[in-house]
Amino acid sequence: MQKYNPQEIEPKWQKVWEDTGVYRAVDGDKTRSKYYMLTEFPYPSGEGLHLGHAREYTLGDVMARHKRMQGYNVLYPMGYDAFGLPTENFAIKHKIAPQTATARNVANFREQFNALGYGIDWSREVNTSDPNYYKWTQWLFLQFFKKGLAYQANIPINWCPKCKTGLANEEVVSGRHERCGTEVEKKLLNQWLLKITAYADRLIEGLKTVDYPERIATQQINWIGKSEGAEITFRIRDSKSEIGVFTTRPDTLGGATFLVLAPEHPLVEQITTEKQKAAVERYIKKVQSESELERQEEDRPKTGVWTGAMAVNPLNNQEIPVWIADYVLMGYGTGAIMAVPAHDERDFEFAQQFKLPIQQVIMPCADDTTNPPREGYQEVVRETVIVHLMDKATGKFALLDWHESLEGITTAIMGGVERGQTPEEAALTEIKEEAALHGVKIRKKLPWVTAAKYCASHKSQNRKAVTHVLLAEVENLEGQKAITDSEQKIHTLVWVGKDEVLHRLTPDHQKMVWEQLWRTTAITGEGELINSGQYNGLSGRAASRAIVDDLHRQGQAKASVKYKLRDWIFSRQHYWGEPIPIVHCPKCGAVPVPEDRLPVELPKVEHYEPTDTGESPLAAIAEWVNTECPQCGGKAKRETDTMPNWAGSSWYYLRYIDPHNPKAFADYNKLKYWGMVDLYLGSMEHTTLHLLYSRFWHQFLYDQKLVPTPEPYAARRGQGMVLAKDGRKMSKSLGNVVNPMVTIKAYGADTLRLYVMFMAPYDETTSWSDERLAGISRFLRRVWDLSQQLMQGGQPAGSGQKTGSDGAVVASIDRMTHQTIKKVHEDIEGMRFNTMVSSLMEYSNFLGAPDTRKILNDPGHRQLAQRTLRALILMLAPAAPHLAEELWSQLGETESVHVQGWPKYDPELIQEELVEIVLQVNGKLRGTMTLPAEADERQLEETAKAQEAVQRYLEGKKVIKTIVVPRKLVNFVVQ
RNA sequence: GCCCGGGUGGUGGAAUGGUAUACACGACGGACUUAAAAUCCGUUGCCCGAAAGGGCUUGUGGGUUCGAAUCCCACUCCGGGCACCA
Repeated sequence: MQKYNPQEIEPKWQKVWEDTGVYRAVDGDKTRSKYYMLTEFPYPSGEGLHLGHAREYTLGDVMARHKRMQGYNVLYPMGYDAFGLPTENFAIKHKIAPQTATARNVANFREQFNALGYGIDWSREVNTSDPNYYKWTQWLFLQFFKKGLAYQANIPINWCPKCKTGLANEEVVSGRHERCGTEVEKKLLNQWLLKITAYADRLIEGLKTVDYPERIATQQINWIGKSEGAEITFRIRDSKSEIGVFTTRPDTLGGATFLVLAPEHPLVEQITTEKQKAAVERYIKKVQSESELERQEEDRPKTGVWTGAMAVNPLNNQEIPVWIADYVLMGYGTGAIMAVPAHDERDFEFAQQFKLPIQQVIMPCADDTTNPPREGYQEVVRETVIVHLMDKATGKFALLDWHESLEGITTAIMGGVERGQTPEEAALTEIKEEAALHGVKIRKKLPWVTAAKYCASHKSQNRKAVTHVLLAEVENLEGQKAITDSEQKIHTLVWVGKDEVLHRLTPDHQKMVWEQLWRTTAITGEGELINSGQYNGLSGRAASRAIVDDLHRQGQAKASVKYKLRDWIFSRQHYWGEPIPIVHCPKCGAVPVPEDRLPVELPKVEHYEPTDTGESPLAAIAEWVNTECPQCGGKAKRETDTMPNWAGSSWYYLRYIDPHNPKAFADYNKLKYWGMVDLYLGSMEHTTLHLLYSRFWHQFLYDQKLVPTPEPYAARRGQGMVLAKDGRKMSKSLGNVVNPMVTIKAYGADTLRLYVMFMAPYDETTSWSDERLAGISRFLRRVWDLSQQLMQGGQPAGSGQKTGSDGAVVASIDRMTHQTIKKVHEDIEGMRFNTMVSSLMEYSNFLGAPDTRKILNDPGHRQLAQRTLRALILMLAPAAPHLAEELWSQLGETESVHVQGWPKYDPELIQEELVEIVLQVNGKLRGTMTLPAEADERQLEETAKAQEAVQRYLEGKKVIKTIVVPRKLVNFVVQ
């Protein structure tokens, strides 16, 4: 018997597959449905493939192979995202041209891809650094340019001082460059930008039409950060200046007690008064000296300075001061805000810091849940107080337990404010009446009022109690008179500890009030407008709409939508990227390089070092830079910045469809045939980078009628990370890196493939384990040995005599085969690769068990052995392609197993004849019984009742209910 | 602080309203061997018990249900994303 030797069979079949081209996708094949399986192409680093790659591409490969066996015309391509900094740094360090280094790395990757046995259509390989590829990246850039979506601006950008390059917003993670971790600086540079903001809404809307995991979709939505609101214009007193602010809460306008501008706001200089000038300049200088990181620190105390200017609140014409502070960001909205300290936590903090007025304009309003308002009753407004009274000696609080009509309700001391009374006076009155206490002092009155709506049924009216909240203190309870008898009847006074108060209070409004009494932040929720003149009584959206509409008529407001998303900074000051195909002419300005002169190829240079000046090293190559203007023919200079590495990857999935087309980036008819990527598997880290960028490019191309679908990817999934066995990230410095090639040498690619499928659900992060890997290797060896035995078939394992029980065993083997086919198929479809491998293990354990093996080895069951073995091999093919191919050929087949049809299961064969029924008494498991699957409810119940295991628990008890679930269980409920 | 995901044996994990712990790893015992490795067979959630058997168990507390890892409410811990975005 031959032994399983992956080191021998794997390279053998890899070569056959390459020579015969079994994995070729066929353009325009109408006889089959198409399936486009895409995995993110790798950056061809000098390190070669890592385990993360192996996981991603294996999962993609299994999906592709399964679809292929189901008869789909499958496109599973691969390429290289070859431009970028690591190769450039390598080139600088080792004095090797990046072109040469890339070619070497690509060859290495290609070899490793093959070693893993991937069914890739290599005729479609792309490389973003190939001039035949980046010609079209440049061409696509020019389409953006022509539509005004690629533009230049002199703006402060994120600059990485280590990599000496500008960065897009998406590449900065908490103030640091996501690749190298260096703190980014702001640098003023003339930059190319792509107007991704023009697609902000479409990028949100499009998510509704595709199948992305929720966390990926919400991460993109949060990143785009859409807020709807209004821009409101404030006039400056004694000045012609006006300041526009953006707010999402126009309803709080009446509470705007000051304005705040970002220190960089262009109007600051204009409005600052002589007197404040020195202070303002000092503050701006201080802010400028701070790094981005410092400005983003948590729990920073608020700082700021008054400009001396006063603005006019358009809602109430009150004069309010204009401040500058660094908590307002120039980059968002208009760079200026109206500060509403009563209803915004940051403004609240600022107002407290600088003793600025706080004006409540939103009154939180709650229905009293114990006594809610009724339909149709008239509403009457009453002013009330709720007062929490503390005994200074014990720290306990007074509560009232109500009797009679309010039975079961507990509240604080409360009552109405009579005409001519202040809330304080009313509070003292109520304390006297309800608690009969003297020597009480008011300690605090909340600056806010709240409201509770309840039904006063005896008066047939709904009441809205506008409530003042007070905290009072009683000096000494000793020697105080008792509550009068008449009050005793109505309620009992109880004293409880501070921790208990919240639990004792019954109405929601009372609870809310108690919490507010101790809270020191703004009221940020919605409510009813107060202190807002004509708008009083309106709430939420209605109030916002009314205020914006009215101000709009005076030209002082307009509805507005803002995004956190910024335009994509598209310039990089480096050599190893696509040259931006623009020529700068002193007469004609920025002129696109004519399409027939693309690509603008990277010139060969001596030095690749980036410069500190913010100029690309290309700027030093005079003979390349100096050119003539394509428009007027005069002397002109080439753009020397290159594109970010995200450029080539924004459209590579389109080039796979038509990789060698010299006339277009891809033929429209071919694009139409292949349509959307059916499944795109990639890294979670790319959610707000590559994934967002490529959706933006695709949506733009759709608008230009260059691609046939509005979205590029029908479904997206993100695979989890593979950590080292110590649970930490794999890294060279920790010395815990597992190299897939080493693993393949020891165990073979099929073992590694099954292992990455089996280790955890595909989207979960998990750690590597050498022991579990060895377990997979043992499994494949057992499968091999089993197959060898079945193939020899007829080697008698026992007597070889057929017995009467054979029929049942044969049926059980076929049943198990068909059940496994179903399970494996459904698990692959649902990407449950770990349980798919489990099922194959269970199947092989079953086939190897003594009873089954005896039958399978019996010469009289040759056919059974054959069909069982064929099913096993076919099911293994997507996951372990080499092993399956070898065994398939040993069966005498000449065609590849990978172009065979996926085995079909017979739904009737799957049905079990006997089923195990669970027996429960009061929901507790008391035993099981085996019955024919078709047994009806009555049969089940009666058989169950007769079981000894059940009898024990029914004795002397009365069965009050019986639950029978056919094929599953019988449950007796007894008393 | 806000948004998302998660908590199940010694470990990775299975089970999405019906036998919790499939499958695998590890551990323990046995067979084979001069011996070891490899391989094969068996045991393996926890507690009580000599055994038969019984009790408990899916982060914590409560609820719905004949029945809850699974559904609902509150809390807690871990991981990820965003974060002075007006």
